[in-house]
Amino acid sequence: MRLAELSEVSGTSPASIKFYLRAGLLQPGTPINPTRADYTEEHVRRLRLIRGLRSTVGMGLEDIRRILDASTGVEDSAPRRLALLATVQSVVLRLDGAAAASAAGDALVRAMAWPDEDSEARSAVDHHLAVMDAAGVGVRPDVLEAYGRAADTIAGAQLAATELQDTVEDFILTAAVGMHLHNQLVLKVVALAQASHSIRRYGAAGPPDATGPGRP
Amino acid sequence: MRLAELSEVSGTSPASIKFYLRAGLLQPGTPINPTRADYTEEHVRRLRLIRGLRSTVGMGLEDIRRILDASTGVEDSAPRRLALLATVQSVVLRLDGAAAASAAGDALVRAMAWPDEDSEARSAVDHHLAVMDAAGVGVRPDVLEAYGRAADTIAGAQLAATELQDTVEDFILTAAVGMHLHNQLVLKVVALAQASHSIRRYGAAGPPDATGPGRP
DNA sequence: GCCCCGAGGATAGTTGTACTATCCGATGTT
DNA sequence: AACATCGGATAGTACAACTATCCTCGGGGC
Repeated sequence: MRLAELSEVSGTSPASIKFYLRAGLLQPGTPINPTRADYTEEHVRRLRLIRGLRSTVGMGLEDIRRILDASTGVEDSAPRRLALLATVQSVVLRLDGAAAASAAGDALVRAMAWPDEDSEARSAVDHHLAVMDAAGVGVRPDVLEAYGRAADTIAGAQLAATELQDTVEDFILTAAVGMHLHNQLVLKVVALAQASHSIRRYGAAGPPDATGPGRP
Repeated sequence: MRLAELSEVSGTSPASIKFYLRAGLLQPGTPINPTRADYTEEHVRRLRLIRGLRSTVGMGLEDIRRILDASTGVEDSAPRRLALLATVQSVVLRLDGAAAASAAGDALVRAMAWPDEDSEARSAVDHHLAVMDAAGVGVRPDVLEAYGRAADTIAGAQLAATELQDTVEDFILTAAVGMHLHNQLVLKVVALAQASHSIRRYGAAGPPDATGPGRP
């Protein structure tokens, strides 16, 4: 298919597609002749993934490239997808440094009966708990355990959902969108809890209409 | 104090301070004469709040302005702080539209024995649950309840922590940073749970070293 | 009284990200 | 053969958050 067609089926402007090509997010189509190139279904899936990660998850192009790079040029097997999931996580979480295992993290892993391995995610949790502690935002064990329980269920559901995807692209998108949406959900549930606690303590708070939200 | 002093105590460049002044995030200092202006402790606190929301929470200047606007020119009372908390939430959560109450949200509120009021946070949760459902990311009641339990504890701790703050600026920063850090924590716990589930199903996954993270 | 250094305000420039518009030569179509 | 079109390259735009430069004026040392 030509670039124009690719543009139509994906709802992306030809200019944007060219931009992604220049950025190396999309492989160039196989050139038929100096003025015509052929794009495949793979390009369509790729492009859909890029747009999904951009608009739904709000990911930057550099992050998208890292994920795309990790998913390119390899056969699509179960172990490969696991590695991919780890990459997606490390990009979403901006993992880079490691941290010493913490007692709290240890307690969490034991309480949830998770196989205690030395994953990046594990050290990310440990590191973050240390950061929160340093910021004076303590995390009580029961809170951590509640998160753990929720996360445990989500992880099962997410893995099941991702297993249903038959293309790598859908696999990645499902994983990333799932993480993103759950993240947003927690924010909102916490906000609701705070609002409810506030009411208990002080009675109903008037909406902040004076200078609050609601402007364009 | 002069602008240069304000710059020093806050660790912000004079140019940036001038920029914030132009943007209306900081009130102008009281002009002593056409070439000298006086800044107060209030300016210091404001500036610290701005920098904290920018660097720690990663908030945009427009969002910061909304919060600042809501906290300006009013006496600092308990009910006022509640309204402020609601504003901070609505900015952090990008609340704007409302949604019909959902059965799942109802169940959550009842399970947690939260005073079921018609807050923005409540409709945000309901709306988001609808969005997740539409995206094919179901949220099981037990997951929602686990989030609820964690959120309940956090809300108590956060409210207690914010009550300790004696300036409005610290109040806001504590609230915003708390929400932000908890949000990050959940992401990481979910990632850890996913990693653990993956291991259970497929055995240890090799780290995605091939094209994975670790680059600058 | 005079000079000059620094303060503060205004204006314009920079960086980074994500596109978007224009130009151009080749080429398939009529 | 005329001509619209395709795809690649280059340059421009929009927005955010700063940053650098200029300009003028006033207070303090001499």
